[in-house]
Amino acid sequence: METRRLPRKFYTRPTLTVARELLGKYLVRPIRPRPFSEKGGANGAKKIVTKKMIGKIVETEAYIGPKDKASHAYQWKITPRNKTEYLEGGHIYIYLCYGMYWQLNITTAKAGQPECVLIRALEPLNGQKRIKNYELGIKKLTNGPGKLCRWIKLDKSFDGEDLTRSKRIWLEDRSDSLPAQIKKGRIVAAKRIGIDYAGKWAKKPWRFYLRDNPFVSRMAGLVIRNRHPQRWRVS
DNA sequence: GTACAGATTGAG
DNA sequence: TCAATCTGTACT
Repeated sequence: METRRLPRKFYTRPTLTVARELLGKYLVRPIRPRPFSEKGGANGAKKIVTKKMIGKIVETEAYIGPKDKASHAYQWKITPRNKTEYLEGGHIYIYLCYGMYWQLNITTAKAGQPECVLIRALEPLNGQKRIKNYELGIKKLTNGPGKLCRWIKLDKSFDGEDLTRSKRIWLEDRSDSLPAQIKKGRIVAAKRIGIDYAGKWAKKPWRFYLRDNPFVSRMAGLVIRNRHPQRWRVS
């Protein structure tokens, strides 16, 4: 199977395009569980086991500052918290919400343009064969923006991380597993979640998810058919 | 220093 | 539907 890390040019396009095309891409996160000890042999040497967490992105939301009132960068607002949102496309902007949940965002467009895509849900691949009640058990760990960050162990230390170069997190295409939903050219566009304070911007259909995917956080929206499915192919 | 909102979640 | 939870942010 071939894999390809998404290049810079994938991210530096219009945010709505990136938000739609991120559906079906794979988020890869090698994790080294805290110095994990295993009996390594007669001398008792310790062995470090690296685990690779992988999830297919199935739900996203676009935030297009500075015009978007729901964006942290509305009207060019810039603070210590959201400054990484201004980085060139392909970087991570991560922040803490409600005092306890990290929110993973991927910057888009060119440097200085505060636009990003919130990753809201993943279809986890790791552990697929080991967990019997796979869908019900794993679904609950990644079907929300706060939960998926907990699952792949992200925190403030990832703020500003470059997805095109990082060794601890990146996005990739896979040649052997094109998402059927995308091949069929079907995604759903819906209102974004939790931003009712944003007036007319709250009504924009800037949330995207794979139709009928069981890992999506909340299903509701308008099904849109892609007239140019070839543009949304994963590889 | 103090007040307060919030791109959520999980229980009911 | 509703409230727990707590950091960052803005303001005094």
